[in-house]
Parts: sequence; structure tokens; C-alpha cells
Amino acid sequence: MTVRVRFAPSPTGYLHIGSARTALFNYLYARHTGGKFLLRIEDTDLARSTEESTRSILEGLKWLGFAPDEEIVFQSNNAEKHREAARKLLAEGKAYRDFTPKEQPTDASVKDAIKERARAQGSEKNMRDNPYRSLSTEESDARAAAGEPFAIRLKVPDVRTESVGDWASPSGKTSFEDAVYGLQERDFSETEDLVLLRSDGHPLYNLAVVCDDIEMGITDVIRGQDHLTNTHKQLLIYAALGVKPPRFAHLPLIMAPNKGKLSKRKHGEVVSMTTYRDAGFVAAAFRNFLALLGWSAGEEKEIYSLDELIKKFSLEGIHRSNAVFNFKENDPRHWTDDKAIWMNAEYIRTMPLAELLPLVKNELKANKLWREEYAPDGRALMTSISSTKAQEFEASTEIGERPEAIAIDRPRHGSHDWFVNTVDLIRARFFTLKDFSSQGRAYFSEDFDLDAAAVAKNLTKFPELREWLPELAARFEAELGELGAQESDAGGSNDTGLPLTDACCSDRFFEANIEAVVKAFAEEKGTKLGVIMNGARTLLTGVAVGPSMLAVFETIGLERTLMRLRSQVAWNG
RNA sequence: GUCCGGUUCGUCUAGGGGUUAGGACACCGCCCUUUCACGGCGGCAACACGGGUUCAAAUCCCGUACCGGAUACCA
Repeated sequence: MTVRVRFAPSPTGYLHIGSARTALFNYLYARHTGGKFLLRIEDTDLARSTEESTRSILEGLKWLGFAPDEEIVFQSNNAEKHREAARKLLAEGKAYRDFTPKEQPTDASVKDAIKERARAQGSEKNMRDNPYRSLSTEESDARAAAGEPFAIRLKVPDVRTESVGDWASPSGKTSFEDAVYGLQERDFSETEDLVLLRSDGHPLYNLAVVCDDIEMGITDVIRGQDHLTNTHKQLLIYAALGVKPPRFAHLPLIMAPNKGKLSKRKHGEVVSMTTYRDAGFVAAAFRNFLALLGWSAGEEKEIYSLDELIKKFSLEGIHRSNAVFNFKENDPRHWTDDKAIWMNAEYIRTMPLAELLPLVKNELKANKLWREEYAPDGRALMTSISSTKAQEFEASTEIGERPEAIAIDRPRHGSHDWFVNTVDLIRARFFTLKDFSSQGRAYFSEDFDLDAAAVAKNLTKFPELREWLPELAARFEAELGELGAQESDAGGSNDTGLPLTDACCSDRFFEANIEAVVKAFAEEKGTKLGVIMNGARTLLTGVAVGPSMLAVFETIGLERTLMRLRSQVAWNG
């Protein structure tokens, strides 16, 4: 039988990290087994469900890349079927009408109130002491006909006083083999006569879930461990309905750093999936992180592509103990789990450029930094001049051996190739996609801020730079400016075989030449190279960190380098 | 209270009778370097506790503690 699993969130908030992982595990299991991954929105609680929330959940799932294989099921659409099922059980004597007036909800936290009451009742509580349980069919019918409101409860067998119904196990307990937690057993006496239908006619969770899972042909239910006791109740409903239950796999929970509950209310944004999307996380990275929270392939490996996850995923690899989602509120450096941040950085600096580029494009677009010239222009979104080649060039040509001022073909500033090279250059120190528009802003715009700390550390500390840097600009202009442009002899191709549409500018403003000029300049001024380099870095990029300055000069380009070196803004603040 | 789970470095985890208890993140140090949050090398750091079983227990059994979940006419 083909596996059919479902992710069934209730739309009472955004998609949070625990649900996201449940969705992931369902998705992986479906793909691993060649089955179907379905989505059902459990919106039977009309008071709490919102459309906004449904939208948010769908958005989160979309971001993570979990598209359902069949149409989305909205549980509320099936209410009539649920009612029918309840009526059927009532007619068969497997359920009964409970005319007890509905309790008014307490003001205090519902959860606490329930806990309190449960504690007060202790172990004395008899789950079968409902007076309406044994009401005669005639009287029950009569009262109902008279318009008296009632809830419908499942008649869980009382093994002490009655023979077990034909729908329930004669052993006096419900039991199932959980794929994660092993054999689970529970005495009937521990399970109350649960309400199937509210007195206002609304079907309740356990009934709705069972009916829908049956209708959707669900073979494996993979859900949070907080449903463990629900499973026993649902088993009873399956039995009453005469349907063979699916297999179950319960997942350990994801806890807050204090090992307490990770709640939307207390922890807010940090548990919301859209937060990560908006914070510049790569979906693949976050998926990878999530997969390792409570699951392991049993090997010393951290980075898994989606295909690898699908291949290696198994329910046996899921843990029984809860995992802590580790983050420090009030610490911007550790605002979310360190490993998630690291994983994201790892993806950003190692993923194929072809996959990263569209993400960077979106980020730049969102910040009005994108220019159409960066687009691939009909060519594959690949580097025609890769950074690797640039490195090879660097490595193979000792500085001393190079001609005084050689010229090489480089992508024209602002072109697609330039964009690719630039992204590849700056991604090494980035953690999120946001960094491309914040720290990396100066590569894409003239309108960028100078980081105050960087200015203090690299500029104001050396007042001479106020004169020197414009002077360096003049030097660049004189030695690497005009001359090269005339020597251009851009050929028809480079050695990737692709037409050299962009790499036309063989001016001489590139690393080896720049280095010679800057070194000579520093020597002449009798200062350390670093003083010049870091001053220039701050003026050129606005920040104190980044790639090799030689590469930065070249990437920023001669024109903008001159402009920025001559800028006095840093000194006027 | 009752029922059900769980417990290996700070965190995610590997290991499930014999291991110097492994990896990753974080943290710290050193190196590289024109800066650095890149990279390289190294360090710190764990089997909850008590009993048993066994030649041998982190690993199996029992108990205790602690943590979590459930206990609703919520999902």
C-alpha cells in the first residue's frame, strides 16, 4: 500500500518551528517511501482559527518547499460527515447523549484549571461515572426530542462492570506499536468517555481527525508527542467505527532553552518560520537544521542536501527525547540557535552560485539595489569568469614576475559577470542573505553608510589619511587610469568558450597592479601597508571587515574607487 | 494527583556490554593576513544519582531524582 501521510496544523498562529519540523518529517517520509504528502488545515475550532493564520502557515510551508501532493483539505468542510459518524455511533450504542449542562470556561488559564481539577480528583476519578451513560434509549431520545441540549460521548468500555463492546480490545486497554516510542498501552480506565460532538453540534478534534484520516486514506500518522494520549482515544474511535487504524509515529518535542515549552506567546518571533525567511535564511539551510533536531542518520555529518535527507530519512532515526532550540533572548549575536546561523552561513558560502544568485537577486531587489545589467542576459546563470580562475591566476603569477603593468580581461563593472564575481567574493563572510544588502551594500550602491566603529578604528585614528587617501586616488588615476583602456584587445572568447560579451575592459586597475601602487605609496609615506588598506576599506565599503582589499579595489572599480577615496564625508562627521 | 515518556559536553548528537566516550555548533587560544565574522591547527567540556546482573555497565534490570507531555463540550 502506498504511504499517505499528512501534516495537519491548526490555524491559530503562524507556522512555528515545531510544526515546521513535523511537516518536514512527514514530507521526508513521504518522499522516502514514494508516498504522498498531504496537507489538512484543522480549523474546527472556529473561535480560534483565522484565515490570516492559514495564510501564514501556507507561506511558511511554501518557503520551506513542502508543497502538498493533493488538494488541501479544510477540516471544517467535513463537519457534516463528522456529525454523521457521531450519530452512527450513537445509533449503534457505541456512544451516548450527555445532557450535563456545558461548563462555563474559567477566567484563569484553561490549562491550569484543567490541571487543578485533575489534581483534585486524583486517582479516585472514575471515568465512567457519567449519569447519562446508562440512560435508556427511550429516555435519551425523548429528552433530545424535547430540545434538551446534549453532547455526544464515546462509550469507552468499563471492564469492571460490563462486557467489552465488540469494537474494543477485550484486553481492557488500548495499545499500539509506535514507530518511535515502541509499544504503548493504556488502560480503558485511564481514558474518559470523550466528547465526540459538542452540544452546539460541533465535532471535536479526536472525532474529526479520525474521520478525516480515514477519508484521506492516511497510512501513517506522524505528529508531535503531545498527541500520545490522543492516540489512545482515537484508537477507540477507530475501533468503534470498525476501521483499521494507521501506523503512528510520535515526535519528540522542541523545547525552549530552559527546557520549558517553546511557545508563540512567550518566545514570539524566534519560533516563527516567516521570521527566518525574512531574516535572510536560505530555506535549504533551515530545512537541514530542522532535520537534525530530533533525528540523526547515525553518522558524523551535518550538511545534507534535500535528496540526501530523503534517501537517509527513517522513523528509526528519530529520538525519544526532546530537543532544545537554543537561543539567547537579548543577545543579537545569538538571537536564534547558533547551529542554525552557522548552517545558513555554511550554505551561503558553499552552495552552488547558480542557486545562490537568485536569492541574492531577490534580496537586492527588495532593497532597490538590483540592476537589470546584473541579469544573465540569456546566458546560463553561471560564472563565465569564476573566482577559482582568478585565484589560479593569482597563485600562478608571482608578483615579482609579473610585467610592470599588465592588462587582463575582466568583467566590466556592473555586468552580469561582475555581479557573479562580486557575490562570490563577498559571500565568504556572510551569514544571511540580508548581509548582501547591508554589509555588502557598498558594492551595489553609492548610497551607503560608514560604520562609526570602522571610521574610528581605521580613519580618525590616523589623521594623515585625510590627505593621503585622495592622494592615493590621484596615484591610481595617473598610473592605472587612461593608459590601459587603449590597450584593450578583448578577444572573442575566454577559455570557458563563452563569448566575451562582458569582459571587455582591459584597463589596468586590477589586483597585481593595484598592489604595486599601494605598496609603493605606503613605503613612500613611511607607514604600514595596513593603515592605507584599512583606511581605504572603510571609505570604499563602509565597514571594517571584508575580503582582500586588492580584490575589493578591483571589484569596486577604478571610477568608484577614486570617488570614494576622495570623499571627505568620513572627516566631516 | 494520575497516566505516559525522557535523561551522553552549554546546545544538537554518535555510540547500546570491553572506546583514550567520537563529531558538530558555541566558547577560548594559536597560525595565516592589509582588516575580519573566511580558512587552518589546537583547547575546554558529558554518560543524572543509587542499587543490582556480569570477569566487565554509559550500554541490561530495578529504584530515586529531575525534566517534559497528557489529563477540555481546545487542537
